[in-house]
Amino acid sequence: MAVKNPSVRVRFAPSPTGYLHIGGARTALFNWLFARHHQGAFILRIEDTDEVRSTAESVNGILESMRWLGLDWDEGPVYADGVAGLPEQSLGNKGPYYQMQRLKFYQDACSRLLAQDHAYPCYCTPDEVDKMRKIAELSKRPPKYDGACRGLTDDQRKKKEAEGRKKSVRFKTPQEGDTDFTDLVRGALHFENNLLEDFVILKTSGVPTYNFACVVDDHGMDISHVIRGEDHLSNTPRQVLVYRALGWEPPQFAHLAMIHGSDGGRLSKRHGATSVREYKEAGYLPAALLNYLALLGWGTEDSQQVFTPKDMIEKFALERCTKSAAAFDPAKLLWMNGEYVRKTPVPDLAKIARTAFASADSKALEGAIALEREKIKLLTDIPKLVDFLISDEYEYRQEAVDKVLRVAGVGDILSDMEKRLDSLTSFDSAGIEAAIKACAKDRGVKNAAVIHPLRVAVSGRTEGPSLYHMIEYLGKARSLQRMKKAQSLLAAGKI
RNA sequence: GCCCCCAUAGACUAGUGGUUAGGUCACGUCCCUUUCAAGGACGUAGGACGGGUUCGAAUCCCGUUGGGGGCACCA
Repeated sequence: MAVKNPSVRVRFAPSPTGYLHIGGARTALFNWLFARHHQGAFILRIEDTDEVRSTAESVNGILESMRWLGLDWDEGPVYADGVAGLPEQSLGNKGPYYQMQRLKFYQDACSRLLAQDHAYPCYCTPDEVDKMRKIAELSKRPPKYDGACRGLTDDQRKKKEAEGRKKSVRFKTPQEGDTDFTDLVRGALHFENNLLEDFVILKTSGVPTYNFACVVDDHGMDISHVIRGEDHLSNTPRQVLVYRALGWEPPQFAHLAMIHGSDGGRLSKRHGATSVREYKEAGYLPAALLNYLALLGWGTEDSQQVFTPKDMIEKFALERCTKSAAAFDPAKLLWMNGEYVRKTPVPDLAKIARTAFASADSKALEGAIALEREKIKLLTDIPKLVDFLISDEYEYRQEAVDKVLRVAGVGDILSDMEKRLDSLTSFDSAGIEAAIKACAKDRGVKNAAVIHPLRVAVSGRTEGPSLYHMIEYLGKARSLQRMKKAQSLLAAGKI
């Protein structure tokens, strides 16, 4: 999609420490919708600064899910054949788009901060810092780093270094004043600086921490709007402070309400599937998942439920995003998927179901799916829904046989129907319907007395598609064969 | 513990001072119908609580309660 509005640039910045989570997908979607709505750029940045948990497999998995969902990015890693491309092959000219490839930018910004006395080297060990926090907590003060290295003289620093202590860099958080900013979904926000500690911006490894890398990159990539989860709300004042120290204008911020599980807690494994990939495997359509996710934290004035992508892009607005957390409701997602399945052309569904019916004829598969389509909720439902139509080796459900077939007079009715169907010249649903009704009339029974046994004989079950259409689909030969088989199995006591 | 955010039915939401509080999922009844679905109609169910402001409050303000998020050399 062409980027026509260079002043709108948003990004989705996952950390590759696992699969793409439902919450992450929602964040990505809202960023994508915003970018497409304004014809701006949607950028994908990989935040792989967690040196122990980041993996290449996660990058691939996330990109795969993004691709599957149809959330295409204008700038970011290349992804082809299931593998993310090399950093230097990235799309876009503000790269690289992997943070570990951007260390120089962070180090440069850090040097500036150090030179301008907005940051200082810290030689404390993790244990020492832990201790400080505990002491502060015991004296009922906020558990902050106490600034032990804040006022070190050059001599003292040299001494620490001579001791072989490792050096990290901390941001010199102002100890007074407030940090205010406007959030596009929440309005004016206010934080007191003295509650914030001097946080680490560069680890001893030379790798930046999140709050620092994020600022350097959002600025470096000309990000205009930072749209992310509410879990980042309290990180924002820290970041705003860094922007100011560097003399940069912060972007606009929009914090999206969280997605919860049915019990109001954080969405986790015990609520069911949490990764996009699991939904793909469970038989959900990407468009349905996206549509459902869009409804979590955003709504139109008329509470529209189902959107085409174009419609959704047109109507999306940050001002219409909800401030309160939303519970993820699997039942509504399932309904949504059914909506999308019913709108999916039968040949497309047949293509999807192909693998389960490798030997079936395309026409036969499509016909079977057409008969059962409105019952499909998940794509994975298809095999068990159409199997008895494709294969003649279907099961006779005991309950159906006992209740409908093993009834006095049914044998005569079926024999009669065999003759009537056999003699039909135009074997279509209308002709079949007429034959059935004629049979019932001639025998002085209700239509249902013919229909139900016929259905069970021909399908082994009491529920299924319209009988007339089902018999038409099976054709004369197969229908008669099925009727005969049911009768002989019944006579032989095999069912 | 401290800071921040949030609060309409079981769930998602509409509504921004005057509405019979609307829509969707789920649930229930009915209709359609050869069954199961799908579809249609109807229904049960809602502004956490307490104070203000106002002729009038779901809507504005304060407090309480509840829920969530954050307080890392994780992001």
